[in-house]
Amino acid sequence: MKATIYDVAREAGVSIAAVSQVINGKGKISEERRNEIFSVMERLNYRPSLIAAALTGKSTYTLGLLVPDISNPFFAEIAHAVEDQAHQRGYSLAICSTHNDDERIERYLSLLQQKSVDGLIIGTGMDNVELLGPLIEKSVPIISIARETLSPHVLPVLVGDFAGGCMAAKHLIQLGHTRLAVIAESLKVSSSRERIRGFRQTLEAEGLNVPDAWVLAGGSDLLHEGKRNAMTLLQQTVRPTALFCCNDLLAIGALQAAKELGFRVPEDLSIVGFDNTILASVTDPPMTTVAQPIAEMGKLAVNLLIEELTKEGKSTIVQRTVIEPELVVRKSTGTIS
Amino acid sequence: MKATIYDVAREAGVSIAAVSQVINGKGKISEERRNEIFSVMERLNYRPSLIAAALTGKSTYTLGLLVPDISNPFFAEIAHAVEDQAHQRGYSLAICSTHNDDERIERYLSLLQQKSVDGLIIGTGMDNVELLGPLIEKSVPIISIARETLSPHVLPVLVGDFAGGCMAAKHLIQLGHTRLAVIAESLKVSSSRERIRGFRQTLEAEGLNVPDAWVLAGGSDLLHEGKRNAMTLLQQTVRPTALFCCNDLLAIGALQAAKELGFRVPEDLSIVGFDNTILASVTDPPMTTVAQPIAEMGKLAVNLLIEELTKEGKSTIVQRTVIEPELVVRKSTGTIS
DNA sequence: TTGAAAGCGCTACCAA
DNA sequence: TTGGTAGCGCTTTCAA
Repeated sequence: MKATIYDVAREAGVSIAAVSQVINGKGKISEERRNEIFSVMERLNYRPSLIAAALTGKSTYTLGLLVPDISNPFFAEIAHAVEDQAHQRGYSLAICSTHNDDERIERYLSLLQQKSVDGLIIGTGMDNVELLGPLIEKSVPIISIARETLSPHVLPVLVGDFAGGCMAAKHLIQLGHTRLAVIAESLKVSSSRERIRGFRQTLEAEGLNVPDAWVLAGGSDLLHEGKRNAMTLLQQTVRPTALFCCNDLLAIGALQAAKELGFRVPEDLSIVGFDNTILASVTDPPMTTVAQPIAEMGKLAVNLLIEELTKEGKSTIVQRTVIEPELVVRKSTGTIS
Repeated sequence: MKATIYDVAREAGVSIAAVSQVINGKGKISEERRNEIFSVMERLNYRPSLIAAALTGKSTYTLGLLVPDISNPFFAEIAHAVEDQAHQRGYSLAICSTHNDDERIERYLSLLQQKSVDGLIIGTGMDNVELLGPLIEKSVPIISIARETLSPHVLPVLVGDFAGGCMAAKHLIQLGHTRLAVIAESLKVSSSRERIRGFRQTLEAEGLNVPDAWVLAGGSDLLHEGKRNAMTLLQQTVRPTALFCCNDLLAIGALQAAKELGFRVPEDLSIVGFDNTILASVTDPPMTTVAQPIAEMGKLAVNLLIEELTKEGKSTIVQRTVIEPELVVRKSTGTIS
């Protein structure tokens, strides 16, 4: 059977309180006793139960992470970054794929609540912000990552979506493109909207513009959707010479469409993605894309969260953290030929 | 503050025992009381604490999943499959990226133990099987996924690696290749060895063989390593016309090398990968690869695990579960020109 | 410096 | 059917 604090105390001939103090490095225990107790713990292979500790009010050292789909490379990389930093700080992670399904979100939220996670990082869209209510009431700190904040109680850690859109536009303008189109995931996603806004605004400053008919969005199977939308765009008699896709998966779909229709990339068509996941480096040609600093974002989100949950009651100033993206130029963009 | 079972009992004018029974659907409670209690729980927004429940000996409904690196698409897909099924069955998942680092593995194992996870799924390599000792002693059921079993107490759920190697070989033979080479991750990984064994054995049955010098392995940055090793192979005066790579990442690296050296794929060189992650469908040309049935494996692993942990003491017959892989032929393989 | 004891929220057994 | 109550393993005063 699993050894308990009682076993250790008995073996060492002390009270459980003494053992507890030793475990937590608190109180005053003589060097002698302390070593004695340590060696008994060792001998019994004793591991304090975090469950029992949590019950007495201590934290659970567990963080929850909600993402739409962990098998999507972007979120896998987010999860990786978050887990890394959490581990670093002594926390472990419960990862939940929501499939963007409100029911599932609700179940997970309830579950995480029942497990008394210390904090929550949300990287999934949520149509129904109300779902966070119970958590917020219990003052579980929440951070949203790569998403606009969901409620005033949720601090966001974001990439500069607007700036990213600008970068993409600037790059394409420099290459001489004048007929540009946009493929987005869903206009319900704030980050998509911001990217597009940045893109368009930069173009307009140069006297260019993207006709509304050339902003295509929607779909859930991103790869497929990107391909389909690119097909539509490229089969028009007057077609764009450059595509700005709001994420890598869409960009890859567009790339496939271009090839299928016989367009060369980048000679006939330039494509810019967003995210800079591993996928972007693997396509042919490798994809020019706006890089999200995923590792930093994950790290920051965790640090902010832990800071929040360790500070005593003092409500923090709500602050937005925005990290600037970076354009990674590879081979999917070029001058018009 | 969070409502407890006491609050509910008080509000409803019953004992906590009654409430507990209602929560767990046990005992005999009159329809009337039951509804009364339910409505109070609703009103108070009461969520039973899983922590307290776990402390009294019930299970935690948490499973641990150990993988080398969640940002690797293969493991991300495994995690996704496992999580999906776990969620289905009412369990949640603590995901741990081990980086194949024994120290980290040990920390995680100890942590999961302290959190009293109900079961463990291991998808990471472990040099030091001893680390599992404490878990096994506490009879925490363990399943290894996509890995050879680590100990007699660990049931494996595997893909038919040997068969997968055979398939790759057969396919390449049919295309007329006679000079074949292999790029592997690490020969320490049993699945790599099996894949190679299947590959070689099938070739030998046809009177062909792979010289030892053409079996290259090692490295941790898989993409880079695949490229490097392919470079070596392709720059020899007598070079292979076909490459069998033990996973998709390596295959992609090889593909990049081929292109860099000016070889056309598949006209000058055929490449077969393994895993069939999303990466394989995104390269150009799309990669022919041996598909691991990741979704099934994940599902099976979870089901087996839950079966194991819900059965009362009766030790199960140790069994190996092997799921057959499938060759997905895309465009990276062709007849020699 | 040490130990006794009161919980933490819930389950389960035993009486009523 | 119901309720009283003894733990589960640990933390944390409060006395000694």
